[in-house]
Amino acid sequence: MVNEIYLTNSLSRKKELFVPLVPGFVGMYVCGPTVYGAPHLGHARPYITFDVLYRFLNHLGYRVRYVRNITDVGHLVDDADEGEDKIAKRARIEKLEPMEVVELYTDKFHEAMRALNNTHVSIEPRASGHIIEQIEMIQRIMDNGWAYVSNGSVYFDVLKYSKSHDYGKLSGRIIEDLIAGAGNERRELEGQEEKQNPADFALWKKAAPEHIMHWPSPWSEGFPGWHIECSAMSTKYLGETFDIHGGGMDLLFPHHESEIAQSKGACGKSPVRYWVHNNMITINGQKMGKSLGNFINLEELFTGEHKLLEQAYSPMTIRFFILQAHYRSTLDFSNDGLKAAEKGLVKLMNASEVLNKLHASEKSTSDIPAWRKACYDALADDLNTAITIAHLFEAVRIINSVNAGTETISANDLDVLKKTFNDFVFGILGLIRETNDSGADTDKLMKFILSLRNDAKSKKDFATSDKIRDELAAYGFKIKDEKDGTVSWTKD
RNA sequence: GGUCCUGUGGCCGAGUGGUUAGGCAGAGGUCUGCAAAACCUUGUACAGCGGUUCAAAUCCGCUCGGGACCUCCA
Repeated sequence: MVNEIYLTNSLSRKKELFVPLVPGFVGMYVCGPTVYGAPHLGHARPYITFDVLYRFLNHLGYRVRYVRNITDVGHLVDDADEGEDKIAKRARIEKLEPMEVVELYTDKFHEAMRALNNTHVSIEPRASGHIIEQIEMIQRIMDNGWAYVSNGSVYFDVLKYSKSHDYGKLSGRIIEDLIAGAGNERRELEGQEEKQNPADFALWKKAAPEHIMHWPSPWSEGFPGWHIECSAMSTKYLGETFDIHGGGMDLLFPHHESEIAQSKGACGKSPVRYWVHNNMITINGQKMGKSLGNFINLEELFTGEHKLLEQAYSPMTIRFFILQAHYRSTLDFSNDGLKAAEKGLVKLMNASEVLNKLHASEKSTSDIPAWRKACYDALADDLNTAITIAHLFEAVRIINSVNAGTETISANDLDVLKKTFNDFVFGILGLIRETNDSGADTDKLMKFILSLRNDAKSKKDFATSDKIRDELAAYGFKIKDEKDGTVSWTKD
């Protein structure tokens, strides 16, 4: 059992040995989706990445509390609708209640997560269900003198805070630049005139009259600022300091930087020990973005209905595709890449079936214990799923070779191989066999048809046997003559 | 404009001072009635230029290309 995991900590930008705050327990918070739109390809990456981290930590014996929020309040929409709540905007377009929209897309998000086999979350708190906690945290920040009220809104005083704290450390930002409003490109944001300083950020926003989602607070009828929900909910469920906070790299600034400031402002201590960030998925080299309009929904990916898609890709193909790259690298979407992943996954799954019928010999021709260690080492080294998968394909080669009789494996090694291979493929990487669930009737029919084909073959009537095989292939049933004389089949 | 990341063979994608990444595709072979699958062999790589070093794809500098953040975003 490997106990030493290294993770790249965005705070230090280095790989660090992971040591949990409390031995044996891990608290992990991952920024969840804003549920005002359909889940897309970009959502797949962080939740698959941190699902694998969660599974691996669990596998190593840690008890992990994994918190992933649902953002269903606040947040500004694009510049055409400055100051308007995103959810409110969608609600008006679709003539739905805001919380109806939230329910709809929360369900869609859950469906997508299930399809991708991101199944385990300990707590999934909603921002709208934690308004009180957020107000309390804002009050603590104010009591400590790090925030001020302006026209019913509350802002975090970044300038004052930065004089005694390292604001900008996580994201590599320099406070002077932020204050100077560096970048002539900076867009005029709504509410800027209420701030004492352009670098300040909102903790509470007073709602405009047309704003649909709002709550009472000591300062105004309004809604929480853009970052406070994560601070309030992570503190509530994981404590003032916890082990791992994950999310996409695009959240580094200002979201996570602000979270740190808020938590320190409220509790006086750093909230997170290991900040872990996954890189973006790009399409034709460019980041997918809601405002860029180039994003692909997961549903579209699964059905193939999108102009960029040449075919449908199954959820496991997406998962495998994402895991073939390291989480800290950008991953460029392409049909060729997805198709290659699809075939590789089939090869891996086929081998897992062959593995179950392997026979042991006196001794092994491959070093199985060394292979096992390599698998653990790869994942423990900053969750390098790409290398882990490369090792799994080495196992595929061994499995197929033993099956073909060109290699042998001892009974003991076979046990280790089975256990480790299954642990990694299914348990840790979280892949599942996507069966086509043909049903018992199909099984019977196939058995009958294949017996006819066998009769034809034994009479050397290859015209008939080939016709059967070709016809079945046209329906998506692939026939395979095994070495031992049996015939197996798969459905596309 | 500021900060940071990145450029690997036909495609995707690891590695980061000396040792095979891996997958997909291509070529040849074994097996097969023919296939499929599997196995074996196999080619074109580290953007360009310069520097450090016994040794660089890997470190440093410059040039060129791509991208991210600075605004909601996974």
